[in-house]
Amino acid sequence: MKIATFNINGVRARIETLTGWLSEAQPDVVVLQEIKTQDEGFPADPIADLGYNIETHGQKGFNGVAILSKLPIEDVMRGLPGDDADEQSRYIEATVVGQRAVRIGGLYLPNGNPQPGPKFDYKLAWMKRLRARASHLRMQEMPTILLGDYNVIPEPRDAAAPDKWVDDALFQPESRAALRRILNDGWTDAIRLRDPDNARGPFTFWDYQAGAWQRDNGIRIDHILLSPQAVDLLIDTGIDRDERAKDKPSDHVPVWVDLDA
DNA sequence: ATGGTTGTTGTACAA
Repeated sequence: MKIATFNINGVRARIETLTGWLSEAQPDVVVLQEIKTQDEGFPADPIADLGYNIETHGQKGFNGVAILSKLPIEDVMRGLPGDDADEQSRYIEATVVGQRAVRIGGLYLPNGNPQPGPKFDYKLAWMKRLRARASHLRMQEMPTILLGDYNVIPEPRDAAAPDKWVDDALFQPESRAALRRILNDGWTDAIRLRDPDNARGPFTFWDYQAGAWQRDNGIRIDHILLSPQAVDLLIDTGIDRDERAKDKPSDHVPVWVDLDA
């Protein structure tokens, strides 16, 4: 079961970017972030034509997440538990049934800039809620993966120029510690597992500005966290870096795992 | 060097 995350940066503006990648990469399951549309505006037809079931959790103008799956989708949950007043569409969770059932949480973690300030406070509060949800899921002892745009640079080597990020919410000690707490609870960073000793990179995001892609001035903020039961099923991981060089790219590229499930 | 780009919405904002 090939499961991917892709921050598409506007699914209506980039529907051909998305369908082109889906046709080429043939993922079984995809979680999307920043669809930037309400559910009724989601361009479902060209995606359904490629064989995908679709569940969306949209929002007007900003944010918005979705799950696409060639396999049946069950028990969909929209929104991250823990704050009934939170109206931002940043989390969708569902079970996908292949040879075995896998629980999948797709997330778009708050950016948090500028920091300090209310947006950074919201980011840290959201990460506390995510940790609680992750612990609940882990205790179910089912193969589970939590993947998406985490908006956290875990370590200096996850940025081409870490000194440029020291004042940014993505690289604050509090943001990094909150992610590390979740990992220390028993989750595995699937991409880092592949090359644990890499001195620099790999990256998943390159800004549109200042020739960041051409200079390979990237960061790694799109992550795939595996529960212990999912780690046992891991076959392969990848970053579809070439997507960033194509026409009308997102500023993020797809990141994926292949599970024996 | 406080630059540079993109999508959505509305002529600003979030990223």
